[in-house]
Amino acid sequence: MRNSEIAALFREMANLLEIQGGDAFRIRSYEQAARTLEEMTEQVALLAGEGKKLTDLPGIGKSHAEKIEEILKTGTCARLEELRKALPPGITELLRLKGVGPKKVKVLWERLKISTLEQLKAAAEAGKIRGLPGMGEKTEEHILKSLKTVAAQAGRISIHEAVEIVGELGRYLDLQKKIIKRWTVAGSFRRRVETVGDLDVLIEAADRAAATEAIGGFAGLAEITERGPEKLEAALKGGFQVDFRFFEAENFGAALQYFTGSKAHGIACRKIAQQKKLKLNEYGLFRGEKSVAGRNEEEIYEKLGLEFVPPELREDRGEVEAAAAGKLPELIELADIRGDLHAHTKETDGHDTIAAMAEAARQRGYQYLAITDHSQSLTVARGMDEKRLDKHAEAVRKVGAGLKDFMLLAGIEVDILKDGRLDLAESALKELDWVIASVHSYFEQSEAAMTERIVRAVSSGAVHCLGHPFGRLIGQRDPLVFDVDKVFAACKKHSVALEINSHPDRLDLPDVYCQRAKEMGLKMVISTDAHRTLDLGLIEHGVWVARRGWLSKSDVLNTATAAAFRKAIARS
DNA sequence: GCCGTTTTCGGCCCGACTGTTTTCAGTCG
Repeated sequence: MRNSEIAALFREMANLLEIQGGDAFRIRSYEQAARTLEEMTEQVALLAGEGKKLTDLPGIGKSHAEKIEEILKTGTCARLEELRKALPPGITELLRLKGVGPKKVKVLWERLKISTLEQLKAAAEAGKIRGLPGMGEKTEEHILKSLKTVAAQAGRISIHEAVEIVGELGRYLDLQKKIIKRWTVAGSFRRRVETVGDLDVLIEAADRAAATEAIGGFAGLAEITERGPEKLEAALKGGFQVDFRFFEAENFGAALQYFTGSKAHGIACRKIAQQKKLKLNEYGLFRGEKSVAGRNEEEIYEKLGLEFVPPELREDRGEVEAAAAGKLPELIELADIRGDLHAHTKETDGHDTIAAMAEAARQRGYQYLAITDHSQSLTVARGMDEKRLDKHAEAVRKVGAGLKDFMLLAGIEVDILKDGRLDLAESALKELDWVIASVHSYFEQSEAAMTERIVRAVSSGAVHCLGHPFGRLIGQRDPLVFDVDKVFAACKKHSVALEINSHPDRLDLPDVYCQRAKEMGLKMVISTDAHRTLDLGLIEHGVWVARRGWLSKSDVLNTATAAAFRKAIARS
């Protein structure tokens, strides 16, 4: 059983326990265990199989370790079944509704035997919710409204969509300069998490009433759902939620630190504050009543005895300890990227010509670009056979020869076939400057078969880079299942780099695996998989993933100058 | 239920808003 599946069971236990009114700290321990399972890069089944101590994992003690073992053996555990017996399956669905928490779910179940969203809708429409303890007409209205939002919205949006929303909102807020002195987006958006559930916008304004008015004038806004002197909750057209919070200049840094999160990072920081007899909240860092920091984030971290932690690292994955020891990595930046190593043209499924792609890369200030069209078995993309490849490579070299101070690499994205062979003759591939190997078919193979398949491909001697290693499409297709250690070790042995594919639907390698690969001494490349000139701009998404994965400039091959890069990939 | 440079017991982050109350519980971030 996979970590994510076990984690889901722990979350279910946490939710059921919460509805039953269990101890809050115990509930949190189940959630913490789920989080650990979701974020770890090793499969816990493997660790258990090797007899490793699961209690060494953060948030996993004796009791949770036993539950995990039990789940691995039987698919469930006694505690979960016991909880499920007391409450109907699926009742935790109700917790998805805004304004409906464990206490209300409990009342709904005990009084009206409501356990599904459908039943709740019927009861609310029939006016049966009002009159329940702690609930009135407003609660009923809110439930009906929230049911609509849940139905209409899948929930989280991609960071790419979020960037567009922030752009639009930001242009509007900038026009309100006289009223809104400063605004900035905190939350998961600022941490550049791959998907974003809502936006947290911090506002500095002398006249909050006027600022509220101004925000209400934003054309993209559907309605303001909550308004107080400190905060404003709004829904955009399309249902996406944006929270606005007001702060003064002397608190702004503390607010930014607090609302950037993550929750776990914030808790870790507040614990450190406690140890130093300080109190950290969204208004500042306090000794007793006296504020010792708050105007900017830098001074807060400094007073906590920590290096400044870049937002992308704030996930409580070791960054607080590293910051305390002064050992945070110097993260890669967008400006470090000197070339793109994955681009398609009209020859297969791209939209632009070789020359257009090269020119666009040059315009970005790059020193090089690899043209990497598809191979024959990807028929939907009109993939090339050896003959076409030969001609195409020649065309690429010809365009490249006409470019001054720019290196155009003739490459390919070759399919890794079902059995791990490459889709084109190795002799043909070895003529090329840059070879990416990718899985585009048979995603459902067993772990053993998939591992062997990829290991065989990267061991061929013809491959420079493993393209979008996990093959996932966020929210659409699950990642491939293979033995990460074995595949990474094979890549290391054969000097094959791992691609961080910057496409917002992929973001693959995922951040936690960047960290793992780095620890194993592997090199990464950040590429866009561009299918048109405009796509080259997606590179920033890959850089964000790399930053979230603790990568420095030196971990990423395409930060090298053209000359150094060519040397690095030269075939022996 | 977890965890330990004040601890193997007694802690466990902190504040705002809403609705239903008549002083606060529930929910959220």
